[in-house]
Amino acid sequence: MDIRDVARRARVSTATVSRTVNQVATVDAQLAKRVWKAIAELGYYPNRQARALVSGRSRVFGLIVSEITNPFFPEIVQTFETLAVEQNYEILLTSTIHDPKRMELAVRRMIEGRVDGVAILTFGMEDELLEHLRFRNLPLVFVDVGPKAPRVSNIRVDYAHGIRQAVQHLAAMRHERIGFVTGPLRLRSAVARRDAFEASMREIGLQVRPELIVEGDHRLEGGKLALQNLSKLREQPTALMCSNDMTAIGVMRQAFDLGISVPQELSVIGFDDTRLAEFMIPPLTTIQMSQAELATLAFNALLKEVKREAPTPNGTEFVLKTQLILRNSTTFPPNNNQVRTRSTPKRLSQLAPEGKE
Amino acid sequence: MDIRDVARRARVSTATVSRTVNQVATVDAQLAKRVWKAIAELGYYPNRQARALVSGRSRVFGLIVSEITNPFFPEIVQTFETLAVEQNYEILLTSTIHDPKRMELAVRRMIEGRVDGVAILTFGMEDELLEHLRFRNLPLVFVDVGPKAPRVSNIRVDYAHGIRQAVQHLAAMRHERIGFVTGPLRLRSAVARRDAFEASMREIGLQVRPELIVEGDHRLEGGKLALQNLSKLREQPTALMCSNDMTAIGVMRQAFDLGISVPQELSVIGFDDTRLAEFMIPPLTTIQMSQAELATLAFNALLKEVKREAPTPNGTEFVLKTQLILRNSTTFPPNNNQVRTRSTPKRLSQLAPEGKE
DNA sequence: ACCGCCATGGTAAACGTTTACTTAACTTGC
DNA sequence: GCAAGTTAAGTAAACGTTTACCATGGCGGT
Repeated sequence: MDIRDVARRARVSTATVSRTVNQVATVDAQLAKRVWKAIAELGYYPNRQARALVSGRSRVFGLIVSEITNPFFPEIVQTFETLAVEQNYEILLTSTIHDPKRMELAVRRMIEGRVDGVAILTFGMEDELLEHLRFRNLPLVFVDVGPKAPRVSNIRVDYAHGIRQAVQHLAAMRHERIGFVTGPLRLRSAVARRDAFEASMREIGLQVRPELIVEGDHRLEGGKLALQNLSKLREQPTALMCSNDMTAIGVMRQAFDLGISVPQELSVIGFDDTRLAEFMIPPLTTIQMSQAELATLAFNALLKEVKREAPTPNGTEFVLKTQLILRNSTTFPPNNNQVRTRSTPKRLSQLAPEGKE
Repeated sequence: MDIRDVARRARVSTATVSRTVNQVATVDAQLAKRVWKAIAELGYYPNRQARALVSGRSRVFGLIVSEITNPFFPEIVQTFETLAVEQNYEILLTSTIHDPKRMELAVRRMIEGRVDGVAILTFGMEDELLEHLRFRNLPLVFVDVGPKAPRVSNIRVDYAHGIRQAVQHLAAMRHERIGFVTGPLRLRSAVARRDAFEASMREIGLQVRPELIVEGDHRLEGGKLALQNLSKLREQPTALMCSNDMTAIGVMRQAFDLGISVPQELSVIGFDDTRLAEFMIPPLTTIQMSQAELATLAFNALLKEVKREAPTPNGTEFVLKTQLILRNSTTFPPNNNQVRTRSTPKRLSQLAPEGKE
């Protein structure tokens, strides 16, 4: 059942059916009605592939994220999808899990799918592979690291602002031993966040202590491990900032295991303001980076670039602000700011009966 | 740059290029080499739409989930994607957010995209719309509620098992006032879980108290609200089972706000065994339903059905087991099992300096 | 030496649309 | 009343592949 069946039944040409469906040019109201009737009766749905083939636009945007499993991204996907559907676009989603192999595959998939543009939200894991995309002169959106080039937009995240707020917040409470759990440092965004942290510390006149800066992986495990290592230090931090919320959650969990109470003994600050942050115990103070806004920026940049025929020569820059959201995972440092040394781990409180049943 | 350019450059016909690329039939090693060389030199990537159009298979599977924002689903998407890519399939993902409008759109998108099959992981939100898909004789996978029909597979989840384990676990600790926060009751899976709970209670000889069964929404907010309402009761539950992990997290958060300590004053059990469960404070005891297994079951069912020409007459049934995972959010009821009445809310412990900076 | 078969590779039709071009029928201005 | 312009609808080519069918040549069996 294709457009010709519809044409036959409505006693018009396929061109007319096409024009009716696409609401392009004026087609006589009478005819249009006949066409729509035929469409309804036959249950006709246009074939996207055929459309794409002949029109040269697939109406698909690629969306490459680094890890769909990180709650930061589903939110983005959700709003990206909403926007896309409104404009009759589809999404070719790919989650690279920080794996170069998958990144390579992703690029290939995008090209074979002849997407009309791609948003690369991997926060700095891009590499030469992406030259394949550039080479195709596709509209592209990067975050943090895009080159100034025709048809590529770049969303610069203003990490400094939120991070400075956070450091000031901690400093105002007289924290001095402030640690930082970074993301994976091959990600440029992770480096950028750490650098912003160090800069803020110096700016305020606090000493940055290298031993209090440890690398995480933007996952729960990384946060857990980080505090595990940190807790072996003789002089422990009184506050810990994290490169994302997952890390912070991992940290809090490890604190729980070690019997370190948050925030009384250790203040924790996250990054992202994931939906979950508010629901942690205690509710997580974190630096907001709006997922909805990021997705909207990315989508609109793509859409705009697709529509214009003369490519913007030097690309476009957007900036996404960040902002501290105060909740309850921070407070004054313990013991009137005296150094806390390692405490003996508290045992887990629970002692349920053994066995599965 | 298309297949003809490659053919020209390799001095062969397009048919030969096609055959080389698809590794179908035997093509002379010499020629094949020339072809691959030409492909590499030109940077040729086959056009998926053209392929789909002529071959009649799009190599795309639809994946409809109810809410990508619920951590249960990203995990599924991830493994579904991995499997798909391995088989050179793409995914057409859609998150319906429990919205009939979006469901309708989703179905239309699937049809226009001429997907080769679709997995509907909305856990019982299906309605007549899906008849449009059935009508197209597509391979389909449902969970819980699929009809016995040609080309449709059905994944039946054995809720009873895990839920019975949980109830027994609670009963073994002498809990009696056990509550349940359901999912949205228009979802058949939510009803199924509640029913399984009630059945287990009776089976064990515990009284099911209607006032302790409240409807949630499978979201954080629902859990929070549920406990908020429950806490107004004169006689409160000593244990609360939840229809999914998000709900449980919401419950724990509200417990925190009310100064009810988990598990000492209230035992909580979740459902799904989301990655997050282990990282909650306290670590959440929950009923596992393997996301990876579910995704694998769904994908393979689709793939198998696509490959066979004679449709399985009555569809196929799979069953997915559930299982209690013990962690630390449950313990013995307080006060030696005496009824606890409403306690006065504890204040939040945190008192950070006001102001953003 | 000839026939038939197999292996290999080419030719061209087909997939379901969009759209440039053409045609037909009106309208308008003189 | 007619040329020119405008509008609506139809005709057919094109998009980039796959694949059914056909052609060619080499080889083995008799």
